[in-house]
Amino acid sequence: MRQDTFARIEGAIRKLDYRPSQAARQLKTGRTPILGLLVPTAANPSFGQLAVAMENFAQERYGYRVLLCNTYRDKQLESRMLDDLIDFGVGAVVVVSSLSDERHIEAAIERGLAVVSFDLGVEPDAQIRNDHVLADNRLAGRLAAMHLIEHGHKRLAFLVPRGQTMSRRHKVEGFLAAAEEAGSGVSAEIIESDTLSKFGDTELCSLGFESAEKILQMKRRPTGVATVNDMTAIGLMAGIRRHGLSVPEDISVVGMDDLVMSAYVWPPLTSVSMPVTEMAQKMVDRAIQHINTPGLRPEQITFAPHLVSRQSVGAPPGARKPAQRNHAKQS
Amino acid sequence: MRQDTFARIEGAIRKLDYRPSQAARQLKTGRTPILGLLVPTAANPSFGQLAVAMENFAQERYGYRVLLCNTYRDKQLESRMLDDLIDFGVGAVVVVSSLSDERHIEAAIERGLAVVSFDLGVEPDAQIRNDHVLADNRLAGRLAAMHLIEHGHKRLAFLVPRGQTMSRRHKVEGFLAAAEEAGSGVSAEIIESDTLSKFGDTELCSLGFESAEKILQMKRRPTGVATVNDMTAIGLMAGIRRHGLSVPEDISVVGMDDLVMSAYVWPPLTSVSMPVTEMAQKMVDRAIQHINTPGLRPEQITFAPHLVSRQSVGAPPGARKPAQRNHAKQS
DNA sequence: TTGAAAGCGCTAACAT
DNA sequence: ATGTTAGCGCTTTCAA
Repeated sequence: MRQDTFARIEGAIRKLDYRPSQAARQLKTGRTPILGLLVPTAANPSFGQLAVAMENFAQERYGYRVLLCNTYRDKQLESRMLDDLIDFGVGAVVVVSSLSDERHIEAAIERGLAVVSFDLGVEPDAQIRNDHVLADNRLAGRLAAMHLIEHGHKRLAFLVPRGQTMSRRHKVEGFLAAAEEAGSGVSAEIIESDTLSKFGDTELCSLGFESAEKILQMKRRPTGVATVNDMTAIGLMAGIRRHGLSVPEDISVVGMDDLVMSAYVWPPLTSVSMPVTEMAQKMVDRAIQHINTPGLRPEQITFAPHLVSRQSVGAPPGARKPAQRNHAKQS
Repeated sequence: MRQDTFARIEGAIRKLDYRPSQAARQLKTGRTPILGLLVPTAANPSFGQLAVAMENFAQERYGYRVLLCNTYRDKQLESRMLDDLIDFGVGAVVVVSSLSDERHIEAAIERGLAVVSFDLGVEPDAQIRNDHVLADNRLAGRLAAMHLIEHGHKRLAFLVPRGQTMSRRHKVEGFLAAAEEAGSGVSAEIIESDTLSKFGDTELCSLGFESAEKILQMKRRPTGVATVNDMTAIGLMAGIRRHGLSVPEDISVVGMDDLVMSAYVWPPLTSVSMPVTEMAQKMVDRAIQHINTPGLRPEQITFAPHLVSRQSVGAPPGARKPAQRNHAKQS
C-alpha cells in the first residue's frame, strides 16, 4: 500500500473516529474474541482468582475478553449457558469442575464448541474428548496427609462436601493412600458433609463450621483433618473454636487452594497450593489454539501442587505427655 | 398465524435444531443482551459477590449476561475496556468505584453507553451525568465510629488505602463527624497506608497487615480502629497479633463489607454491612431501563448500611482496672 | 396470513 | 496498489 493512501485512510479513521463493529465482523468471520468461563460461583475467591488470571492473560496475550458465568454446579443452568455462549459465537469455553456427569458438555462439543475442563480428571479407561487441565489432586490429598503424619498424627480425617466431583474424589484417594502407606496405627476417615442449599460454594464456610460438631462427636476423634478447600477449612476452624477447642492444639487443620486470605486468618492456615496462574494461562492457550486449529487433539495437562506450611498444624494433643485435653478457649 | 403453519415452523426449528445467531440479530437491531461490569478485581470477594448478584438477576429477570472486566483501578485499562464494550454493542455498563476522575467515563457516555456508577458519589454542586447507586458511606463511617465510641473508646483511627475514591472519602468524613460529635475527649485520626503495587485490591490483606506496625508505633496509640473494608481489617488483625497484641483486648477493629468469611475469621469481625444484593438488582434495573428508554434521566440512589456486631470490638484496655496491657499472644 | 426483499457493517475474493 | 462486490443471518417493511 502506498504511503499517502495509508495516511489518507488513517486520517478518515481518526476524523470519523471509526471503530469496527464486532457484530458485523463476527457475522462475516464466524468468530468473536470472547472466551467463556463457567465457574461454580465468582463469590468463592478461589474462582475469583482464577477468573482474574484468565481474563488478564487472555486480554494481554490474545486480545480476548472473558464472559463469566456462575453455574452453582447446576447442570440445567450449565447447559443453558453453554447454549447461550454458542449463540453468541463464542468458540471456546473453560468449564470449572462441574459435577461428574458430562453429557451436556459433550453435546456442546458436538456443536462445535471447544471446551477446556478445569480440575476434572479423565477416567483411566475413558477416551479424552476434550482438553483437561488439572492439578494432581491425588498428590494434593497425599501432601495433606503426609504433612499431618509428619507432625505425629495417627487419626486423620478428610472433610468433603457432599456433591462429588472428580477432583474431590482424587483428593480423597490420595489422602487415603498416604495414610495407608504410613501403615502402623495410622487411620483415616472420610467425612461427608451435607450441603443444604444449591448455592453450595457460597456456603462453604458454614459447611465447615457445621461439620465441626460431627467431627468432635466421633468416638475416635481425629486429631488432624484436611478439607477440600480453604473456605471449608476456615469454617471448620471457627466451628472447632465454637466448641471450646483450639487449632492446632486440639485438632490440626489443613486446607487446599491457598487463598491469599488464608495467610491472614487465625491461625494462619496450612494449605495445599495450586499453581492457579499457570493453569489459567495454559487453559487460555489451549482454548485459543483450539479456535485456530479445529482438528487439534485433546490433551490432559496436570500441574503439581505444593504444601504451604503455616500454623494450623501442630503436634497432636498428648504427643509427649500422656493424653490430656485442653479446653481453654482461644482468646 | 395459522395453527398448522405454526406447527410446521416449530417442526423445522426442532428438526434443524435452529438457534438464532446473536451476531446477526445484533447487527440488525443494534443491541446485544449483555451488560458490562467493571470491577477493580474479581479476586476480592466483595466484588465477586457483587458480580454474582448482578449476573443472577440480569439473567433471571432480563435474559442478559454479564461481561466482567477487571480494571485494577487503572484508568488506561478502564477506558480501553469501555471502548471494547461499545464495540461489542454493549448498551450499558456498571462501573465500580473507579478513582475519582471520571473523564473517560463521560467520553463513553457521550458515545452512547449507559453507565451506572457503583459506590461513587456525586459532588454536591456537580451535575449528575449518569446513574449512581451507592451506599451511604458517611453513614457507614459514622456507624463504625459510633460503635467504637459506645464501647468506651476515646482514641479512634480510620485506616484507608492511599488511592482516593469518593466512597473512601465519605467514609472518612462520617467517621470523623461522629467522633467530633461525641465531643469530650474523643479523638480520631486518619491513617493513610501506602499501596505499592497497582494490583491494590488483591493486596488489601497485606496492606492491613503492614499498617499494624504504623499504628502500634503512634505516640497516642488508638484503641479502636476502623478500615474501609473487611480484607484490610482481616490483614490488620493479623498484623496486630504479629506484634504480640490481641483483638479486641488491646485494639478493637471494625471492617466494612461484611464478607461471608468475616463471620468465620478469628475473632469474628464486626463489620458495616452493605445491602449488596439489593444494590446489584437496582443497578441492573437501571441499566436495562436506560437501554430501553434512551432519554432516561440519571438518578442517584442511596442504600443504608447497617452494623453487624461480632467479637472484634470490645472495651478499650484499662477501661475498668487501671491501664494494664495484655501481651499474651492468642493461641 | 404468508412470502419476498432490503440492508445492518463487515471481510474476502475478485477486477481493475 | 486500489476499488468493487457478494453475502454472513437476522429483522423489518412492504407486497401479495
